[in-house]
Amino acid sequence: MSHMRYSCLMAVDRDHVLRTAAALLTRKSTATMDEVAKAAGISRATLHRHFAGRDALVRALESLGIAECEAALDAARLDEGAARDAVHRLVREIEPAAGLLAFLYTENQLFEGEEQNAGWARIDERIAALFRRGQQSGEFRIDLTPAWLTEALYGLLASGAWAVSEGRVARNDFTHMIVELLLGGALRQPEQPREES
Amino acid sequence: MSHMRYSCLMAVDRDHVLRTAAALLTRKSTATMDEVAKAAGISRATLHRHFAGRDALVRALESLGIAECEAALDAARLDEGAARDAVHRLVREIEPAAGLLAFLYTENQLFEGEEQNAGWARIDERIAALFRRGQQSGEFRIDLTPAWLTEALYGLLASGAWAVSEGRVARNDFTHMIVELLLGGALRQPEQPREES
DNA sequence: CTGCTATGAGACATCAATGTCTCACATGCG
DNA sequence: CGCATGTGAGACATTGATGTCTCATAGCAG
Repeated sequence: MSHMRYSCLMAVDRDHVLRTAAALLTRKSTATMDEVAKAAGISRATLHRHFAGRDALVRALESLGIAECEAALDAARLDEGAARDAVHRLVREIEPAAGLLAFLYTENQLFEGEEQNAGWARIDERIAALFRRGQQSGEFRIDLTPAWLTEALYGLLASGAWAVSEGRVARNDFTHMIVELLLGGALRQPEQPREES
Repeated sequence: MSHMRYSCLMAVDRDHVLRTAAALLTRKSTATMDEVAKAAGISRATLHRHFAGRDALVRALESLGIAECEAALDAARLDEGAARDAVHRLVREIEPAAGLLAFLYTENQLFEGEEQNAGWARIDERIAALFRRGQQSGEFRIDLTPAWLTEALYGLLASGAWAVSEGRVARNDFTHMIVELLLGGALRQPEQPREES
C-alpha cells in the first residue's frame, strides 16, 4: 500500500512548510502565499495542495503554535516546585516558539467575531493557574490578577521576540530579560527573597 | 479671506476623522477605507480628499500617535523626582493613547525595509533615558537594559490595551496593572522600599 | 439670487492576491 | 518499459480593496 508512505511523506513536507511559513510570517505577517511558497522552496500550486488557502495555512499555524505551547507547558512541569521556578522553566521552554506566538497573538486581534480555537483557552487557563498557585502559596502578589499576568506574559514574549529579531536585545538574554522583568520588575530590590532554597 | 476659516474647518474634521480611525483600527487593524469612512460618518470620497490613501492615513495616525506620545512625555516631567514616580506619571498620561500605540506598534512590525518615522527614535530615547536615570540613581536594577525596559513598556501597553478592550482587565486598573508589573514584578516583596519619601 | 465649496453617491478602471485549472516533467514502482 | 503520482510553471477568472472620476446637492457668503 502506498498510502502509508504517501501520508508519511506528506506529513514531513507539511511540517517543513509549516515551520518555514512560521519563520517568514513572524518577520512579515502580511507575506503572500507566493512568498510563503518560495520561502519553503515549493511552488504556489503545491503549497495550495497542502493548505486549501491562506486561511487554512493560518489555522494550521495556529494548531502548531498551540501544540508547541502545550508541549512547553508540559515540559515546564508547572505544578512542581516554586511557582517562580516554574515560570522560569515555562519561559525557557516556550522561547523557541515565541516568534510564532507573537505572530498568532497579533493575528488573533483581528479574528473579531469568529470563534477562536479552544486550545488557547486551555493554555490561558493553565498559565493563569500557575499564577494563581503562586498567589496562594504567597510567592506572588495578589493585587495583579492571574488574567493580567497571563496577558502580560504574552505581551512580553511578543516584545522580546521582536526586540531580538531587530537586534535590540541579545538572543541569549531573552529568557532572563522576560523572567526577571515579569517576576522581579524594574525596581532594584534590597534583597531577593527565596522562600525555598 | 476664506482661507483661514477653510483650513480651520479642515483641521477640525481631519482631527475627528483621525481619532475615529484610530479607535476603529485599534479594534480591527485591517479595516477598509470604506469602514473607516462609515465609522467617521463621512463618505469614502471625502475621506479620500483628506487622506490621499490608506498609506497617508496610517502615516497621519503615526504622526498623531507620536504627537500624543510626546505630549504625554512632556506632561509626565520625566526628569523630575523619583524615576519610579516618573514612570507612573508616564503610564497615566499615555493611557488614553495606548490603543493607538498598540495599533502602530504592530503596524510597524511590517514596515520592514522602509525607514520608520524618526519621531519614534526620539521617543524611544526619552523613555530609555528615564530608565537609565533610574539605574544611575540606584532605583532600578542594572541587569535589565534600558532598551529592553522601553520595549517591555510598549509590549505591556499593547497587552493592557487589548486586555481592556476585550474585557479581561478593568479599564480603571490599566495604569496600576502596568506600572506595578513593570516596576515591582509579580513577586511578592517583603517591603516596598521608597528611597525618597 | 448667484456663485463657490465641500460633500455624498456612485460609476468606473486598476491592481494585487487568491483560487482553480491545465500541461509537461520527473521520480519511483511494478 | 509503461504507468501513476507529486510537482513546477503558468495561464486564466475572481474577488476585494483602492484610486479616480463625474455629477447632483446642500450650505454659505456676497
